[in-house]
Amino acid sequence: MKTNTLYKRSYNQCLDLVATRTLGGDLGSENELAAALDVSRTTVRAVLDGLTAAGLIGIDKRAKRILRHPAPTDYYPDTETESVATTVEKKFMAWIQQGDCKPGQHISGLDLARQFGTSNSAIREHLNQFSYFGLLERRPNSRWVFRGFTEEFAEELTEVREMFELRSARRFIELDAKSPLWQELDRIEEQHVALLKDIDQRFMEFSELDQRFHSLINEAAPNRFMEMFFDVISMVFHYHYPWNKRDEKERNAVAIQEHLAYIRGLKSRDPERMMAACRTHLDTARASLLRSMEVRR
Amino acid sequence: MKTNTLYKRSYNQCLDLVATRTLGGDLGSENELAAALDVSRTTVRAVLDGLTAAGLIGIDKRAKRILRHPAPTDYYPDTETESVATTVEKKFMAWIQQGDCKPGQHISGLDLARQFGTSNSAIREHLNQFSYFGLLERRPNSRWVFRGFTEEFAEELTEVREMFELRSARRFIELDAKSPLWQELDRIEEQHVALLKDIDQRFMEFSELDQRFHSLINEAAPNRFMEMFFDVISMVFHYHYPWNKRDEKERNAVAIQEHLAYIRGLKSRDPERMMAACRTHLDTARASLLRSMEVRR
DNA sequence: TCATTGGTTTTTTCCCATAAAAAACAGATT
DNA sequence: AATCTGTTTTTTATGGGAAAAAACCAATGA
Repeated sequence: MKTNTLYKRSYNQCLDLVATRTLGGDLGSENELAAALDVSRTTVRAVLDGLTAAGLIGIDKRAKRILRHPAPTDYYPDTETESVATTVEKKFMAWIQQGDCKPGQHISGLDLARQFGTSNSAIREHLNQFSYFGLLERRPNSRWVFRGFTEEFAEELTEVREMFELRSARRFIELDAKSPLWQELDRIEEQHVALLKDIDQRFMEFSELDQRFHSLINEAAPNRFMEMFFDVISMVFHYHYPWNKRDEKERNAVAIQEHLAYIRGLKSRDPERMMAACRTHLDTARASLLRSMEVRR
Repeated sequence: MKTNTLYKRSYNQCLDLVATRTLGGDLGSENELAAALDVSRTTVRAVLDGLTAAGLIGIDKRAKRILRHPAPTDYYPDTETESVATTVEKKFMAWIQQGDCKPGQHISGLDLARQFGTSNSAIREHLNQFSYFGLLERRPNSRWVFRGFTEEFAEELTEVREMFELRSARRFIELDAKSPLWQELDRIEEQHVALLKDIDQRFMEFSELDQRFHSLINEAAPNRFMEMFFDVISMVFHYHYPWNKRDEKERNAVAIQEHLAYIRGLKSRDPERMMAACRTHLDTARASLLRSMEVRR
């Protein structure tokens, strides 16, 4: 049966909201809350019932008066606020990381279901989705085959990645000078500079900045297929992030420098210069990915 | 519950096999049959039981003697030999083609399940897969949204398609002269010539030849992501094939000519010449796709 | 000795049931 | 009139189970 994790998540969010308001104040209409929490009114009403039952609010005609502020014990634990699909995704990633998943290895959905404590339907759905990352193969009536996080995979991935990146960058410099993306680029440049200054402490923050930067480039000329492919890249980075800690600080520092050169190339609007900087960065990224693959073996 | 369509399909295939053998002859071992039908021995055994029960074969120790040849009534009807997944796929395609699926329209999985006479799980699985074609969007806990077979879609599709095709073609001419792909190219060239000669009668056969040709180009340097993308293209062609009948013969004739020029370009191994021919073909394809989109509106 | 066959155990495919959540509808309130 | 709330209808998410198919293992016979 469907879990009520959304309810619990919304309930927790609502508690946060209550905490910001003064006692005796009104919480607003159901519609307003639904918009604020980004859920349906049905869920809001369930939450309101819950809040009332917990004595946090009192409903008086149409007013929802705040009776007391929430205590930490009022919150649902985080473990209960994530959907089965999300749980499966996380567990599967963790499983793949530590489990010795060799190329060609079979994966039993049933077995995973047992290990993860979920139904095979949930696993099946996830494996189906995951197969679009090119790491998993499914043949009808047969078992799942893990194709492996191999050099071949990395080569194929980077090849497409480079094509897409170069194309988007080329489109970016053709952008109108008034485009808001230029300002966004300025902001991201500043963040790069700031991060570089403090690289010793904050080098782990690069990963997120990296994604934001590349997805900004893609926005120059949106293409759903490239966006979908970008998800694959994000997954890979998430995936091999943990066993790629060696020299992480140094690698990230280099990457930031390269990004900055790349950004300057974009801002110069000089194709030659931009392409050169972009290529340099892509080459480093490819080499770094391939090297991490060797480590793995 | 799981359907036994594979069994029935295999049974029919086995009947074909029986028909080619002489009465009293042996059908071979279970393993041989399994390999021939590309199914597991379990299924083969079920089929053999079926054949025995129908009096087609008699099992005598290890020999499976053919007692009589199959009659048309021995076969299972075609409708019973396709898996639920395949049925759903076909019905969904048909539904999308004639149903007025406008961009932004919501799709109810439950409703489709009722219409198609299948379970909602089967529909759900298919919609999930279909969403990777970029025509369908899904947000958690929310409805499916048909993004629409719009010009935007066509633009984004062709952009990627052209990048991939040009890249593969460039790799193709770098292929070693001894590569078997060159012979394959020769064969496909001949088939183009043959088809062109008989274009009046056989113009519908072009679609399949087209796919074979482009997938051969891709084989020069296999890339799983490009292959996956190729599936999207195939789907689109299948999808808009029926309402694209206008001038089909003429369009196909032109396409064959362009293919031939493209093939000559490849064989010349002259990048300039090949790229020019390839671009010409891609431009025509893009224009033709966009035009069919206008018709639709 | 080794391919072949007979049982047994997993695994996948598929439908059904049901709680949760969204959406639609309708009446009430400001 | 427009917003808000109460109620009903749809739709999605997820577990569970049964049959089919595959995989595995043991026994048999040529």
